[in-house]
Amino acid sequence: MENNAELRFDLGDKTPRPLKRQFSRLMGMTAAQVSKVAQEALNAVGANKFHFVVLATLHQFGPSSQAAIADRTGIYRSDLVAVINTLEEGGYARRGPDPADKRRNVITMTEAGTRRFTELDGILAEVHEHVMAPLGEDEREQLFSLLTRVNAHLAGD
Amino acid sequence: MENNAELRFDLGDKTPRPLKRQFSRLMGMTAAQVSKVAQEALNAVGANKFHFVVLATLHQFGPSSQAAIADRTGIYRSDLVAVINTLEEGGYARRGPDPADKRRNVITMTEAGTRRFTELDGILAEVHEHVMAPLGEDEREQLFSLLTRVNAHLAGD
DNA sequence: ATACATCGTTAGTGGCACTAACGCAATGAG
DNA sequence: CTCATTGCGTTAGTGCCACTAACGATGTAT
Repeated sequence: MENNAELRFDLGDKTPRPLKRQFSRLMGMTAAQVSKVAQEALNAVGANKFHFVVLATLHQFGPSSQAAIADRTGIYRSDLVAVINTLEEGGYARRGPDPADKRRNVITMTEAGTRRFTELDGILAEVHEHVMAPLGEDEREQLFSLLTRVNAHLAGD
Repeated sequence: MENNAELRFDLGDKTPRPLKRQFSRLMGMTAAQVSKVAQEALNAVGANKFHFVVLATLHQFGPSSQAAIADRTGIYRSDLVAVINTLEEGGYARRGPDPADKRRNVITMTEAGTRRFTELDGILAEVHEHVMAPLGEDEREQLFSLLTRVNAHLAGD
């Protein structure tokens, strides 16, 4: 995995002090690092995060409409078209009409898709290990919990 | 400040469980929320984060070349041109030649720039208060510290 | 029959991270 | 003194991604 040195938040004396206390800057830079690590790992096997997200949704909810997948994942319906196209081309999902409602497609995960999901899940577990390596188990849970509360708050709780 | 509900990480039963344990997804969504809150607050006074970053650099280091500012802030030299253009147009900075080296410009903060920096710093302090509202003081320090350690690790420490 | 909403798709827009290349200038080696 | 290399700032892009608008087909309610 490549080095994310250019996204280092604190460059010692080189970084102006007002920037060092900017949580938004810290969040932005660290999220960009984490995103790059995950993206590179997934790209290495010809996947991206949207593939994982859609496969995870099908894995849990079974065959679903595109609108339902978009609703559960936050992926825009317009963007989801291409994601499903590439999953279909890879043999991981099938797109078919919904007999009950001609407006809808039903997206079904294939067995290859199930295996792909497991593969990507494993890759992301490794990414997680790498990203979280400097933290102990309690600290990992703490970080996750604190971020989750901030997220919920900003979402309007 | 607008509601960031569409970036809610955990939608209860609606969110597939594998996504709920993805730290990279949590980081990405929360960073996007925080970024939007900060951006909207800054945009409301005709600024953006790059203005703040450059003014913070000039505030601490005094008159500097564009290359030095780029080096200290991580802003690409090609992108810095427009940031300095708008600071100059706003009367917050002055761009002039360096007598010692004609290759270089020297960017100098004006008094209006100093006031602007103080204004933006105050706005970002309010943003910080809003973002961190659900956490106690210890938790805020903890979150900051944990993220800083992850960032340093991914930067190659 | 009609108005409205849903679904999926296409066709964009704008911002941003990022790179390449250019002209001018400075520096160091030979 | 000449020349190659590097530095500086700018222009001109590229590609990705978050996001929106609009369309045609379809379903529903009145």
